[in-house]
Amino acid sequence: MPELPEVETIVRTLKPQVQGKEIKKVELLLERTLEAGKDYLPTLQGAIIHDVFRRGKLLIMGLNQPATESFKAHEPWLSYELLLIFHFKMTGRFFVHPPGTQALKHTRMIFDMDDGRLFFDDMRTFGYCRIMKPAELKDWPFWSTYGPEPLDTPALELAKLLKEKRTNIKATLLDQKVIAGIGNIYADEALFRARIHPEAKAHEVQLSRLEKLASAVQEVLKISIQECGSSIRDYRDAKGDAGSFQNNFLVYGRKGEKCKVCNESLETKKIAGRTSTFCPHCQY
DNA sequence: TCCTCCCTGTTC
DNA sequence: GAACAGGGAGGA
Repeated sequence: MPELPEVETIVRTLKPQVQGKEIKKVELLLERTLEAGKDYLPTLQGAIIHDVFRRGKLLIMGLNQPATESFKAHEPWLSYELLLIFHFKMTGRFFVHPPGTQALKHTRMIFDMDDGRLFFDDMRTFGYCRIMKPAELKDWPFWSTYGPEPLDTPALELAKLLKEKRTNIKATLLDQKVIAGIGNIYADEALFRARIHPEAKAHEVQLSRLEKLASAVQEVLKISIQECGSSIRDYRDAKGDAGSFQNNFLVYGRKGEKCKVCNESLETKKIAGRTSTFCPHCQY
């Protein structure tokens, strides 16, 4: 569930709790949670968590002092000796517990620091951790094909990327290779705000309408970050707090309820393998 | 390019 | 006791 605004919120709430801390010990409670870099596991001991970043839906910890400052602005993670990369998928979360706290039912990894234990919990076990050197990132297909950051890219540029695809617009928004960080919630909310039907073919939609859609994407992401993300069921930040953007939903999870614009009933349909909620009257 | 599967807890 | 939630890999 954590999409871009939720991961951004996790980064912001986790960073003050781990920055500058030394990793004393790592416990891997579920083998498959560590998707890559098992050989590096022993080298984590004694490493310093220097900084925490986000790229798309990924959270990245930069370990040990930067070797050089030259990359800092654009891709700050490139300057660290080693990286801890996490994908939360649906139910991944972080929480720092007091020393001595026992693993919980869904705890998959524990990072012991001097004054606390960082738990990576994940009920549905789709989330993962990778330990990587920056030089290895280019060989990881998911990373090397990741689309641009929607909040760092002009709306017109995003619109042009959407315009290139022949699939329906919902699938295009969910495709991380086109734009990074958008999931089911923000795709539906942005499509409604731009009044575009989720099944419209991306390349058939006028560029001006796609630009409006890109602006709507940026707007919902920005506002959601301000609201600390959306909490539907499982999402919590690294302090255990829920977000509040769910109060701003115009369509997501509102099947059968009335459209706030035209008063017609909202409908759902499975599109691109996801439940899509939309207004059949306002969106075309 | 689209569909199925992975997984577990909650809701119908 | 089935349907549902859903990001992304992999197969049809």
